[in-house]
Amino acid sequence: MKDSSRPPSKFLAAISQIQEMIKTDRLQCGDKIPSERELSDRLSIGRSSVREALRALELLGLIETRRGEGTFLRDFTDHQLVPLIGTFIFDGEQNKEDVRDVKAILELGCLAILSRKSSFDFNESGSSFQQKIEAADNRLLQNIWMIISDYAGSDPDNERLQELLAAAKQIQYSEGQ
Amino acid sequence: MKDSSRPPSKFLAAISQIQEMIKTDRLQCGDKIPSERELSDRLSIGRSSVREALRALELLGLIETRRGEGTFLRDFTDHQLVPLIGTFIFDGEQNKEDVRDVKAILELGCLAILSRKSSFDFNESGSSFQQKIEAADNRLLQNIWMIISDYAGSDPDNERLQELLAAAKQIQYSEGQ
DNA sequence: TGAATTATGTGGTCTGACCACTGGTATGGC
DNA sequence: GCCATACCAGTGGTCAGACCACATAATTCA
Repeated sequence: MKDSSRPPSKFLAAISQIQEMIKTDRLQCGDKIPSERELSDRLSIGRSSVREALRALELLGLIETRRGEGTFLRDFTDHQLVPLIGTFIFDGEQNKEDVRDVKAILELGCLAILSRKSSFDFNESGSSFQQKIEAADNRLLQNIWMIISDYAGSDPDNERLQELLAAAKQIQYSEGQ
Repeated sequence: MKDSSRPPSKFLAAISQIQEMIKTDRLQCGDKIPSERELSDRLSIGRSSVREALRALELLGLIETRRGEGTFLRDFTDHQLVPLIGTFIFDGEQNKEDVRDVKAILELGCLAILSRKSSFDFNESGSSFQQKIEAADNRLLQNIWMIISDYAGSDPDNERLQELLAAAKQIQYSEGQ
């Protein structure tokens, strides 16, 4: 008879409690979070487990640690996890193709959003997609696009985007079926 | 005079060395990686640091640990990091809007890809987007979409998608500028 | 006053010690 | 020979304590 409800690992518990604490205390980006030793006390969890949690969050780019100073909340914009996940996931075979497609998809979506926003003049807003993405004013989109871009390499003439745009215009789709 | 070339933290060193080891030994998904104590020995790094690295990788869903058995490489398909990043990033205010938009963007892109693939009949391939995404045959797209979907909630009539699709058809864009 | 020193707090790391769990091995009865 | 039991070694999970390296604030002293 195995007790299926084994308590979650302290490591995971620490993570969620830290999140909780951040919410409760309304901590903002740049704010300092309690020291490892204090967290260890307040959560009644060994410092090692607290550290495991913090290191994981750090790798995700959610926090930043500065020796001698403390641990701080961080803006997600600095996407830490990319090079890591990249080597594990993106690398290899024809995944590059997938990455390029997804990048084009995001860019197509970006254009669509801008087009929806009002009569947006594509030829005025600067040529770089970086600027277009920012103009779309969607942080999540921006983050994902930046991450993907790091791995997609360049697509000089936005060939793939043009291709997708053309394809999109052909779509006959109504959810009414 | 600060020594700018301070050695990277053992924690990060451990991660990259573990990655290295995985490549060198050509380990596949499901394979067992050396025990924490053995890693500690082979890398000449304390077990605590090794654990910090492993826990971080675990949180990313790259490895899986089973007490009493060992640590195993894992398929990325199980997207672990979602609930985590979610509460940190997605949550809150009007971000929900952003999430919904990105979801629609991915779906629009999915349709475009299917449309490009050949004359794809949208009304035949099953009604769920899950199936459409799979048909698009792009793992990365699939992963991101699943992640996003967890947070986007449902959009019964694909209202937003329709909206974006309409907007996309209005786009006048040529990279020639 | 102002520079040097000290004290304190923080993250970074290692070690050793347990515990809980798994899987194989040995033991012993049948 | 077979099977159930007990045992043991290996592994992850956790903790506590001890240092070190570093940054900052407080203190001291010229």
